[in-house]
Amino acid sequence: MKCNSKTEKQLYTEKKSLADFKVGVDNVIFSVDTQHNRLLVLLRKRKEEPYENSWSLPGTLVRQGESLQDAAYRSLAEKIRVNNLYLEQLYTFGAPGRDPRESPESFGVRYLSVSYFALVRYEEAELIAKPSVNLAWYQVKEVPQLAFDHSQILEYGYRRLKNKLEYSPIAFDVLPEKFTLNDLYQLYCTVLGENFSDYSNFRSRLLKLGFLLDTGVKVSRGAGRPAALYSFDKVAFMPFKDKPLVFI
Amino acid sequence: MKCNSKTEKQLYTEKKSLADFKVGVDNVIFSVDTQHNRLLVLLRKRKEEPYENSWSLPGTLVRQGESLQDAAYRSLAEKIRVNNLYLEQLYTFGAPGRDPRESPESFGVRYLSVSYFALVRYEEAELIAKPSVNLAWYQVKEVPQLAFDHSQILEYGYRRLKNKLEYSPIAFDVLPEKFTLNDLYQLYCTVLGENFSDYSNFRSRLLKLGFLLDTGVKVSRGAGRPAALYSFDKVAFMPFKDKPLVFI
DNA sequence: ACAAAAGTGTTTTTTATACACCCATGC
DNA sequence: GCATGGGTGTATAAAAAACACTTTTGT
Repeated sequence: MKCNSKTEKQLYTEKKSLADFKVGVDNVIFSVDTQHNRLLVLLRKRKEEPYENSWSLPGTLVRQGESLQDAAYRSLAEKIRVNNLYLEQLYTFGAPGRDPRESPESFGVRYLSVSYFALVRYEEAELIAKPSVNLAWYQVKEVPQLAFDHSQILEYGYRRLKNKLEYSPIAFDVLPEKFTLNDLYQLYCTVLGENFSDYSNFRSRLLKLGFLLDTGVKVSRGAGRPAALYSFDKVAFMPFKDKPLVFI
Repeated sequence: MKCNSKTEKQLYTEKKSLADFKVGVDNVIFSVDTQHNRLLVLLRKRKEEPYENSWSLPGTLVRQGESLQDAAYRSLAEKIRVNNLYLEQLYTFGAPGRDPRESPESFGVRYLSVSYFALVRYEEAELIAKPSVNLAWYQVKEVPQLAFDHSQILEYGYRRLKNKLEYSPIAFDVLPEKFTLNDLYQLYCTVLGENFSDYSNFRSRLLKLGFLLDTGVKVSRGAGRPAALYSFDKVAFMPFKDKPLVFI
């Protein structure tokens, strides 16, 4: 009895001042244009208030019955057609006032952003053209000031990308089924910068790990000796899962 | 004109099915009882539905005008008095149906949990006794099945704790101002397990890094040679910030 | 033949790991 | 003096980094 009444009173006191949230997901979608050695991020020009005409991360609000990851995936799929990608949750930004729509008159409705980080294959990523949405790949180094706190989110995502690349096999989610060791190296170079490792050391380290299969097929790209095509062996990689593994 | 009407229509379509969220924070609060070599996590026994009488992670719902981190901190401060702690965001769990209060009749109100991970100093952490809340330190190895998806959150937090300890100086947030190298070693042992590193190697590796200051003071604990007290030099640590640093 | 790209090997340096041993104190 | 915990050093193995060299192709 006593306990029950206390709980209800407590509930009442708390509920009085609870915030109501709209939850959005914002995607930091990276891709690597290995042809031109460019690390790209997908941006969308806002056509509505707030921050009209500012560039922003593509995102969406979460719908009824939809999981956060589903919302992130839907938002991505609405903007680009892509088969190969890596997607993971990044961070949740929810400081009061991060969205100007949180007006004082709106009785405490808050806008919370669960950000997701994605890496997609550039060569196959096809932007879905719509007159209403203005999408563009931006070089990460050349991104302008973004709407909301999206600059901060992007920076956070960029750090995560570099870490992920060093410690997990996300590169293989975005490379073709068969790739040359140079393809792989170029990807690492573009994301991590030129001087992360010597090619020959990179090469021998990866081959020694034993989860890259030589397919026997060779491919010639212009002048020079033809390169061997490798494939990523998921089974051989299993023992490395959850272990601190360094790719660089 | 055309563009405006399209935007409004779009907004309408979206809004129809948007989810409304209550946002909670759940804290995975760890502490290390070095006396008994135990890694502990703070749990709360639920006195209300749902999951009445189950153990759960302590948490709270986010209030108006309150940031996520503030809510996490408030929830922690309501349960334990502590001066030294490390606190960071862990992950956001928001799958539909994760909270039984999301009844079909509630018109899509969702319960989202932003989890936080904390490490506090066990020796000074004083549980705030209240008849209405049942708090206890549990050994991580002996935690029972928890309410909601809290077992999953705990597991996630435990992984993060181990990683953080290996790569960042969070141990010094929770050790006393002056500590012996053995205090530090015991902390690492308790969290990471006995066989993570030889004491003498641990010792020389850390001292070589140069951010541990010998205070000159010695302390004797029972038998054996007195140990030197060290302090963590934040300034000397600066160059290592943001660099991949291995403590183990 | 020679430039260009792929691939191999070797040397040096640094870091990790495993121990053996010395030092200072309480009892 | 000897058990106990604190602290130092050394020998070996493994990994990282630097770089020289060979191999195979297109032109």
